[in-house]
Amino acid sequence: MATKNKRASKASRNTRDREATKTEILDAAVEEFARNGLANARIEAIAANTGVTKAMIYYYFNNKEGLYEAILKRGFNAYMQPLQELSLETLSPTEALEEFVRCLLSILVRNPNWPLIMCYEALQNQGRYYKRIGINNIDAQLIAILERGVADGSFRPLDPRFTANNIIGICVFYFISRDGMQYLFPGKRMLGKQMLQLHVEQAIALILASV
Amino acid sequence: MATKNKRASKASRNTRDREATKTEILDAAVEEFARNGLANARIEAIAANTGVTKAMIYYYFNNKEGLYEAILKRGFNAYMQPLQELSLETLSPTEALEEFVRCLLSILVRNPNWPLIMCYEALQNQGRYYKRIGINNIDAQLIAILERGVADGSFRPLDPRFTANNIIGICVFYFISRDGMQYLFPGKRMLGKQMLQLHVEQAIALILASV
DNA sequence: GTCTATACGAGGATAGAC
DNA sequence: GTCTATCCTCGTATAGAC
Repeated sequence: MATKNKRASKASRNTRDREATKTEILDAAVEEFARNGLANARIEAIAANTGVTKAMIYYYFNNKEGLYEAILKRGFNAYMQPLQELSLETLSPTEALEEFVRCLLSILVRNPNWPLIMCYEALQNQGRYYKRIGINNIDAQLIAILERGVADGSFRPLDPRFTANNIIGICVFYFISRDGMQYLFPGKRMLGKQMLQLHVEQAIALILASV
Repeated sequence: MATKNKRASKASRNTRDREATKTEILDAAVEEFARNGLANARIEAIAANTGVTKAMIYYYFNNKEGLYEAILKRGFNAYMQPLQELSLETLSPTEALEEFVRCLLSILVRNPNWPLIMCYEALQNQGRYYKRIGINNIDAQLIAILERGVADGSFRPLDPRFTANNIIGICVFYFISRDGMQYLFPGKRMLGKQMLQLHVEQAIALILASV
């Protein structure tokens, strides 16, 4: 069965170009790094989930670290761009906060592996690889909204930096704890459309009430 | 220097008993498992941080998994007991919530490695070892408080299970993201008394406002 | 009980044929 | 560019002396 998939994948891949092969590797790598983190991810496992051999992965990405940096870079560019394209200055702090959180959550819902990779990155690598890419901007955006809201009195006198971190934690923690939460929702798929929709609603309601 | 510490530790250990040696190993193991998780923790690193040899660790705990289960068990018993000893039934939902969260946070502040171990456990092992111990009770306690508050109208019509998870996420996420947050607080020690005190205040204020 | 030395497997990385 | 075979390092676990 695994062999069959491998062959099928390989056959179709041969008709495609170099970039398609790299994309195929990156997609499988995201899964593997999300499950195991940089230190424990297995190149062989990634190869097994594509039609590509282990040697090919080294050919394209040099080493495990190179592959890891490639998925971080692609993830950051593709996934986080929507946040930076928001124009929040014209909105009230409350509206801006809702808009920002809604956008962040919709990114996470479409890329549920991203929080796991970010979490592993924080724990195993202390955000080493992260900083080379510049994820910091995201906190800065949220902090700015909170500062504006405190200044004009629409939010309570909260600390913007701690609160920004808490808000991101709320959005992200559902994905990290999904396996542990499973026993609270027997028979439900935690990454199914219904549960994700509930998480988004509940998180936004909690965040807007909290400020 | 490392050798000196090792010798000093060893010398003093020899005067103590078997249980003291096991405790010394467990303390070092907590550090190592918090940094690296079960899969990536190194028995040799644990040995290096005690006066105990690698072989001794195997002698006392059989294998890496045995050592891991021992720290989970000890951590759960010693650290989580205060939560179960709370008598919250006589308090109003709001008071009970504050009491519960304050107790949880004071446990985390005294054991800042615990959230990291819990997080690794969720990511790497999908909470496999967890469940053998019975950590589930903690969520159940919090969910009960939230249900009571919704029923008597002191809380908004929130979903108790999602909200319980979000609340725990707020308490825990600070510890997970501490290295990433460092750049927001240059010169501060994220696990210092001052910063931890701020986290506790900010988290409680946010949680109480949010329900 | 405690140490040293080592067997053994896993996995990252490369050499070299095609 | 792609594959197979292999090298080498590292880390778990144990054997066996004391």
